[in-house]
Amino acid sequence: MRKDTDSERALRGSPEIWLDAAYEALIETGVDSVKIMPLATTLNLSRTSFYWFFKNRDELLAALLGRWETTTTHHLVAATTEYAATETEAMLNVISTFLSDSDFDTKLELAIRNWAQQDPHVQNRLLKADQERLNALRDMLERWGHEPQDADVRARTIYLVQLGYISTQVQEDITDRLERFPQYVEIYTGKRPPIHEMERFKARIGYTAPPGGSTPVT
Amino acid sequence: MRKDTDSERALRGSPEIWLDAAYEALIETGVDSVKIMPLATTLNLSRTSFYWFFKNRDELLAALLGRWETTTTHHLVAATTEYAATETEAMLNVISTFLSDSDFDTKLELAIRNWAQQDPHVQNRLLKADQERLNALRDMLERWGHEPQDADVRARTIYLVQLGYISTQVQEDITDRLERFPQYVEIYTGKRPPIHEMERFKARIGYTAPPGGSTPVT
DNA sequence: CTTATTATTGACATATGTGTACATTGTGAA
DNA sequence: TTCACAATGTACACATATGTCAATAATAAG
Repeated sequence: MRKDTDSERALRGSPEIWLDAAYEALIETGVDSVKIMPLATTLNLSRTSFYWFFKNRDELLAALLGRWETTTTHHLVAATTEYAATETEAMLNVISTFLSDSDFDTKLELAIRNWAQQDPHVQNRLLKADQERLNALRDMLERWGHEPQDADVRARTIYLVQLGYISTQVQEDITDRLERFPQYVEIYTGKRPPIHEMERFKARIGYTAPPGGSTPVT
Repeated sequence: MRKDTDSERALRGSPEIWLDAAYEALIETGVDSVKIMPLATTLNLSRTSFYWFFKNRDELLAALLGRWETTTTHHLVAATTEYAATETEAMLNVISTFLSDSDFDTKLELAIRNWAQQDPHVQNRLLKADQERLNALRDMLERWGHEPQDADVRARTIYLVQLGYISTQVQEDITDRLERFPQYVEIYTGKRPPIHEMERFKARIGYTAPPGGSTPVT
């Protein structure tokens, strides 16, 4: 009964447990609240136990930065090169990435942007991420026939609207947001998505008005 | 010569001097760096001297919040009701407010948004500011003939793009940005601003390509 | 059972922050 | 010059954070 190694274990400490707690603190109240002492309290562990898993606080913060880089930029860039039959569908692919917490962790993104404010090193990595994401969006629009300057401005609009949305932290009802998407797509691309594309989009983001089996947005 | 009571004063400390230092700390590295001890060091004053002007740290933070509210929302709302002959000109009025540091303190805005992240009271006041600004923009667009839902989406686009821009903290060359504005206006309003409106806009934001007398952006 | 490894803990040293009490300095007015 | 008050500074009490070290506990393997 005590044989199964991991599932029942609950051995007290591990790097993951500390990292997860740090992540929670980061997205809730910012870097400055990622402190060993409070984390130890919430984890019900001795503060000094932390130093068995991490060299020091900086190492913990570096791990948080790493987690961010693997959960935002990469997925977005991938979405811009995903298959799409039309430009409006391509745009809906991008939007659904922004909507999916597993593809794009907006809370973490916001916390990192705040953090960058007070740490030049983070600022630097963020700048590179911004450029990479903007380039991916601009390239996509150019592939759909937009002139370079037009593609550039539209890419910025898409990206900055998303950053603005993240920054307001609004928790709108998904139904309300859904109603606005066709218009957003039209503003971004100049074209309105046909109904069947919107239907596919709704299915993808797991939107089910009547009862249905799909998993809701996590 | 020493008679005039206030103007010559300039004794070392004053509420203003502490508030200014706090403001600098806030926009540079966030609320958590607004600490009496470091401020005293940079001001070359004794730490405890602070308590002669302010009851405690909280009172200082409250003063910072006050400064923010008087330097962002009000000017923006005013810009949306400013005189304009055309819709595109009205939009350029709004854009120039966003561009002017004296009308809209973007650094302070960003710092406050960060702060809100870790303080529910600030969060609350920010939420109200967001709504007030969005309403003002939406009303303006409706006055220029946009349907309610269209006006709503366009207002959000304008506002969120600006928040996104603030959040990226890009310091673009003003010339580069200027080239994009007509397209932004077109995306926001559906109409492209005529050349003479752009000229007036350039003059207003103090842009002078060749030598000229206007004051540059502060 | 013994031993090595993995993990936890308390004691200590040190740094930085807040806020209070009280003594001291500088200045204009009586 | 003396007095009152505005402003500053010193000393203290207290709280919270980081990080090191050596003692210990728990677990797995031999």
